[in-house]
Amino acid sequence: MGLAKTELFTEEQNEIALFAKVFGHPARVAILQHLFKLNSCVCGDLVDEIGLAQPTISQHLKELKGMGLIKGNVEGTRVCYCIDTANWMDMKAKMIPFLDQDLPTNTHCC
Amino acid sequence: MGLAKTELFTEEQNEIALFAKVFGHPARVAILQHLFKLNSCVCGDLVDEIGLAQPTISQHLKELKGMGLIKGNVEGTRVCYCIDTANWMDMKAKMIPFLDQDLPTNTHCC
DNA sequence: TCTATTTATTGCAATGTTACGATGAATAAA
DNA sequence: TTTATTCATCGTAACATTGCAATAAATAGA
Repeated sequence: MGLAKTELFTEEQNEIALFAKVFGHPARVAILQHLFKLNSCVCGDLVDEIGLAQPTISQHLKELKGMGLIKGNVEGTRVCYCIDTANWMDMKAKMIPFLDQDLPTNTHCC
Repeated sequence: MGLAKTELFTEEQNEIALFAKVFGHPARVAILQHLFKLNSCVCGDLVDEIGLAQPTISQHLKELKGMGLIKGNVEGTRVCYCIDTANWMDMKAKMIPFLDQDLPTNTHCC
């Protein structure tokens, strides 16, 4: 099949999965970390920074943008990308509670 | 290609991506939430709880187990699964700092 | 206008993922 | 021992993802 049966799950579960999916590739993690580190925008330096071809980076940026985690600003022939802080905070508000649930004190097994 | 060029990225980036990937399907999110809610183990009730076929659930459980997030215990013909609390804490220690980075106050663009 | 630069898009090959039916393996109960 | 129950594995179809070469689109500068 290759595609998830989203209708079986809650809105919350699907949303968590979608965010997690976009973090599920090291290039996208690296892009985000770079954008955080620079504290401001970057452009196609990402292609040099990370060792992937330009179309590949462009595609990863598109997915990050599609989830609203970054935004781009055209500056001449270059495009400047940065973290979308408001959306990042919304994402955190959904992801962190999932990861940070109270751990069960297992009763009988395990 | 279909597979990530992991050699381009840091250990940390690859690890974050691997954890995120396993959270990147709503069925696995649902399984984990269920295991958290019950505060103890579950078995194949997951098949009834979630609407997927038994082999599909079994496969998702295998992936969660492969990342160490859950562990299983055979009890007769049944298998009891639960959160692996120690490994879950290790996962949190890697994922939360990534999600919870200080947000840049964007300077010139965006 | 023409050229160079930068980024996005298209098309495609290789591989991964998801889902399930069929089947196997293991144990419990009759 | 036979049968039923439960879960894992295998095989496979449908689809998604990753990566890049080729190319298009947009703008800046000559």
